[in-house]
Amino acid sequence: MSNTAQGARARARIEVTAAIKDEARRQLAAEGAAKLSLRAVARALGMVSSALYRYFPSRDDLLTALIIDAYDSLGESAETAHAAVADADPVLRWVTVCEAARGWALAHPHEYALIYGSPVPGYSAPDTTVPAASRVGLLLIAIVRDARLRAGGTELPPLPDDLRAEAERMAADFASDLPPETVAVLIASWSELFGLIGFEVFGQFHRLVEDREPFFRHAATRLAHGVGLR
Amino acid sequence: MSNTAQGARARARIEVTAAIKDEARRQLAAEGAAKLSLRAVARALGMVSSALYRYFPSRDDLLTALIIDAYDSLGESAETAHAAVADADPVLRWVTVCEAARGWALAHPHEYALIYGSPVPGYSAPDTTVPAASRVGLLLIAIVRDARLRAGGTELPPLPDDLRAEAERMAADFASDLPPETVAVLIASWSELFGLIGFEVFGQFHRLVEDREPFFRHAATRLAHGVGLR
DNA sequence: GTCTATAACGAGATAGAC
DNA sequence: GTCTATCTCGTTATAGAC
Repeated sequence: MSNTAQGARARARIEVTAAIKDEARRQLAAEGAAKLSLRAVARALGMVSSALYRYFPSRDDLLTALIIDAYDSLGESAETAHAAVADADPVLRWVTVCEAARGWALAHPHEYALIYGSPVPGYSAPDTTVPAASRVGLLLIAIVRDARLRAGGTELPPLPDDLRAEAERMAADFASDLPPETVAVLIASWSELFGLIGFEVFGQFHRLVEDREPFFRHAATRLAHGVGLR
Repeated sequence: MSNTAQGARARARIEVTAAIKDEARRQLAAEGAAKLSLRAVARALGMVSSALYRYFPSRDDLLTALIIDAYDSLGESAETAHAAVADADPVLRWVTVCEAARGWALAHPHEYALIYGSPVPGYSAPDTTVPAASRVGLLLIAIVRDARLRAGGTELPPLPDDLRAEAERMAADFASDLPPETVAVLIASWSELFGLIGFEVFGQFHRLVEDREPFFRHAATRLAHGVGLR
């Protein structure tokens, strides 16, 4: 086998894999993740369903690939936006990442629903999704760490007794150079950020919040202050 | 027709309606809202699908009934929990409502997914869901209003210019006796609360936060402080 | 080795005739 | 209201093309 022949095969495989995922994403938008069907994807591509198994060993593996792609797409949006303001003050960096996440979610509501919405019945995400899923969180951690190194930031109030041990464990696991007070608030703020985004994407702000961009920026800024950024 | 006969018929109708909703909730848990099917519900109840249309004119109407029930169940949990601490300090009242919402969501994850998770493809909730959906939010507003009347609480920092008009509109619409600064933060905190709850219910805290009750209480307390409660 | 197609399984949904 | 014929689905075994 020559290198070019192998290259052609590999390229074809990548193309077909991408076409399958594109069509699957189309169906995700139309019917939801629960109704994603290998057969329908194959039909739309003019393939036979059994041929898909060369690319994805099962329907769940296709779902997993879509989930990882979505997390990576979100993560890349956030990282790219952050890179453009990497030298700015930490509050701006934090808010920029939050706004990038919001912008991605509004632009890709169905993929957002796939990763942060209701679990798909009968599907359980494998551990291989963890690195992609962690990207936004790691970015937020890095911003807070940076701000502390540059001696900016404020000290957070002490933790309640019943949270201290757990917060120390979380700090040891994810950011051993940050105080447990900060890590506990960081994780809470991370989930609160996706509360704000989810409510907007899923329509809970309908007729409630109209001018959403300044509303979100204000909330994201408050989250930044909450983790000690100034 | 005698009154007793009419009463019996009305009672039977209520019973069958409840049985349909119970079975539909069972299917919600097993297959998700997207796959909820009137036929399957009818089959499980030993009825014929056409008979269901006497109780719910369409699948969407059954879904709407389940959504309103879920919001009401959550709202009642929160209101009951709050009533037990109605005379306590506002922070405890706020945290109690938050913990009641979390407890309800953990006890009814599929109904939680129905109201705060991914939208059901092809379904749009009618305005009749609004009163039930508002109950928790109205409770949180009432706690903040009460605290301000009793002269407790702190003043919030002024709003950014680009949010002032929208915040004044929101205040006029939902809580004209509260300052716009407070209303904007209240709505954000309400959505952040369901970010915390959703991440736990939907598994995003898996292997990340282990001892979740003190973690949640701490986060809810911080939200209370954020809206000015002390 | 790599891929696609045919055919089939068992399970479940569905539409229409009766 | 019931029954049946015909669809869907995920998945696998197998055979053959490149």
